[in-house]
Amino acid sequence: MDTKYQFSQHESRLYTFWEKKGVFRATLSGKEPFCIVFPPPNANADLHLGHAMYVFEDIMIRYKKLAGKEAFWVAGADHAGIETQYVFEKHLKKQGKSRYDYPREELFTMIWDFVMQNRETMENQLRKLGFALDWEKKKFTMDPDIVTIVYKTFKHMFDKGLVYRANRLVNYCTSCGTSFSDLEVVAKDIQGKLYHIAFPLVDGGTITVATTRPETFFGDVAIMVHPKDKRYTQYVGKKAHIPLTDREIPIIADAYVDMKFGTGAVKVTPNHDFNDFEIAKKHKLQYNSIIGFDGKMQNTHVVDGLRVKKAREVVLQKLEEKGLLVKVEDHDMTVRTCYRCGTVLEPLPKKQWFVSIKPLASKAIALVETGKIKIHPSRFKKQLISILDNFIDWNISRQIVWGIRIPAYRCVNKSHKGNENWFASVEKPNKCAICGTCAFEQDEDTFDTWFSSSQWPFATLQTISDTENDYFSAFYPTTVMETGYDILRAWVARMIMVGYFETETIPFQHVYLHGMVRDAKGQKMSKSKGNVINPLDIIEQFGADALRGALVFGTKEGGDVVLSQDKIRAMRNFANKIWNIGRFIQMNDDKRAPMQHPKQTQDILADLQDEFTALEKQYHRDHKAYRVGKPFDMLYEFIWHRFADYYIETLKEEMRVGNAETCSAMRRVYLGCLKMLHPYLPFVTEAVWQEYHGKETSILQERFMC
RNA sequence: GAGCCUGUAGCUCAGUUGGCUAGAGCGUUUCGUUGACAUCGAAAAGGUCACUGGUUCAAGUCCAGUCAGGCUCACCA
Repeated sequence: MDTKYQFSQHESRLYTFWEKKGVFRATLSGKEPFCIVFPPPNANADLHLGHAMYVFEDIMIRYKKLAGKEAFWVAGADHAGIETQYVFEKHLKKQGKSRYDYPREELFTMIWDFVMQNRETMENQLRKLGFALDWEKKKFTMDPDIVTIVYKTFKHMFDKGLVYRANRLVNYCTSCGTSFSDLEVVAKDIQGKLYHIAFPLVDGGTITVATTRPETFFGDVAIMVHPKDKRYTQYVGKKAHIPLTDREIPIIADAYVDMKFGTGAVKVTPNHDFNDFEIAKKHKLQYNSIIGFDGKMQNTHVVDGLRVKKAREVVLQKLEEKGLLVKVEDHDMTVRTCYRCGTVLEPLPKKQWFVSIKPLASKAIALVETGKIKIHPSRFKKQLISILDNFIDWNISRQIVWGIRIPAYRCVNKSHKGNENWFASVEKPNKCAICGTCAFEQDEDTFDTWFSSSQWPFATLQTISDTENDYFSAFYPTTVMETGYDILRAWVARMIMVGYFETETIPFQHVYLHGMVRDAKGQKMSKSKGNVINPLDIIEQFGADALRGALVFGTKEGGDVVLSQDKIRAMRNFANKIWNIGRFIQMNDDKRAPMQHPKQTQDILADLQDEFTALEKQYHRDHKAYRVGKPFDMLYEFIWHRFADYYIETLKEEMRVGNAETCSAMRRVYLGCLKMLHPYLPFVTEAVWQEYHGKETSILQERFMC
């Protein structure tokens, strides 16, 4: 054995060996199943530390394999709709092109090829982490059989009235060219302004309205005051002119208005403000949109064709000239921005598909509350319930090409009314399902990525199965869903709702959440701060085990992980220590001389055995309780500071002369430690194991003695 | 505004159901070691466990409050 553990000489060799040997392969053995569906990474980018955190899954999977269970870690990748299209459009931009330069099919094919390339890169990067994924059964969210399942789910929902089409205000990004659900909106605090604008009354005089968005008054349908506001009682029922135009709007009263804010008089712009939309509906007031999906003004006859920001400047200037701009004050406010590109989102009215959440959420809440689905750590249980409680109807339509096209078809036969001309179909229809004519067209939109993701646990297992091999029955409900706490809302909550809807059982028994990776100072990593650590660099420099160890050592379940170079180096040293302990035992083990040893030694060996047995017990107890990180800390402490620093140092002479009893006792404890350590540091443990047992053996073929 | 979390050694963090002189990594000081490992070993310094009060034979650990910081959600035009 080398004097040092040379990780670079072992890691890729061992991974290839594992794959060839099939130790990651799950079979229908009938043994007790343990299944984790891997959160499918986006197939559009390189590995980052967020992915490395899935090491907790690898630990569970490898532990269960060693515990003799049939452990199945389902590999997959996500098409990541908007994310991917956004990345791809940036590529196009570099070539001076845009998505509008290509017909739909061509653009789709281009992105498909792009994704397939990236996907392979990503998968190879995951291999570097040592993940024991069953690659032979890997799935992709746009595999045809997965798509069919997504279609079926949509149809079921459609048939049960759980998806509906509605004209609503949606969060629309005029830069990305698509709408989003409320979860993809990022609120940003800004220093804005509150403009006081005088609206001329038809009967003479003016009424002053306070607004943060002066440019939108072209779309107003009313001015609204509080019914009890004495300042304005006389105006209610009268009419005012929209400035710069001759359009007249009524002055109405509604208790929604806060008398203390601004001037107590509010303009109502239904097509461009969520609250106003509701109010206008209540008062049955309507007007055209004055902002288009391209982010430009329309229907104003004053600033048409201008972008919103420019339009505001022009409008303010014109108001100023007419003496209608009464006052401008600073005003702290929050704007909704696109999580993807940061553009301020426009609320715009659009016909979209929505999922009715209430019926789904109430079932999901029951599953969590009754403990059918257990949450680790438990503090996230409350959070999950409150998330489900407050879930609003889910907009699943996206106006992008890269995604699963919504299998909704509209009959163009004019005899159908309203929404009754829509039908859903899993197979591509050749005639209208409503009236039997051939005149229909498919919705242009694609699904929100999370719509397919929410079906991932059952969609993967169902499509992996065939008539002879029923992995679905064997492994569903899956055992654990492990992911970052940041996607509890976007993913976990939805998987429970949709999973239960479609399979009438829970998608997983346990939810295990891990934290976010932070830098040495506890700060979030971000490109702008320049503190991003690339996991591939670390693996290159210190080895995968060092990275894995650093992510697990000294962290508690669900807590954020502080990653520093020091910690990584310390873990590299630990791997080396393990190697060298093995080396020392190995080199003396050969001598094996039966001989008497002093009573003192026997006592020490007995102590060692006691300590080791206690450690083993605690180790398995922690794993049972989903305390996945802690056993590693204990092993570190035991192996280094007890086993090496104390026991080996004390018994060193006897080992050197090759006392058989001592040597075999040390060897036994050491190998036991390797097994327990293997889920955490798979490479170094396997490398040593092979030094002892031969290059064709794997520690994963061993079993715990418990 | 609502909810959640955190506050332990110079720094970053562990500390399961309350129980022996409070731990780790890195850093600091001293010493050692050239046949397991310098990616090493021995030893040391360093903490009123944010503060206050309470429960208890016993509290870093439970309860209440205060202060400080963080995260998430919802927000008045």
